[in-house]
Amino acid sequence: MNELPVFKQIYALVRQVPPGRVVTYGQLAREVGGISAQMVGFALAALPLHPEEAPVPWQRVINARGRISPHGLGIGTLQQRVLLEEEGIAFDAQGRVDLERLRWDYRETG
DNA sequence: CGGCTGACTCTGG
DNA sequence: TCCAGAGCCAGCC
Repeated sequence: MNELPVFKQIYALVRQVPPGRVVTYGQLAREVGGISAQMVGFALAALPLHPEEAPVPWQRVINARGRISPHGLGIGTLQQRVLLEEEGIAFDAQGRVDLERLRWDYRETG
């Protein structure tokens, strides 16, 4: 799985996250290995620039504090929350999700 | 090959 | 909890 470009490896991992579950940037970074959490963020930021890529559930990637990271203009940020809520993910008053409960562990099924 | 651009995380105060 | 600083590196001109 390491012959693919780093960004593609990241996309492949994000696609494995089932609906209603989330993962963090740092988690993905450690899963790929040898890259920083920020690389994951950059990879997702580049997603719209790769329309040929298979659909990636980018909304399931949040930061280490269990919150949605602010994207450039803030529009995508709200959309992300809506998409997650449609999957059944709940946000508390501080806009955080229960990471302990909803974090997807790649060892669960692969 | 050089410069620019970013969806992060951790630590300390 | 919020803020600043440091470390981080792949793509695309």
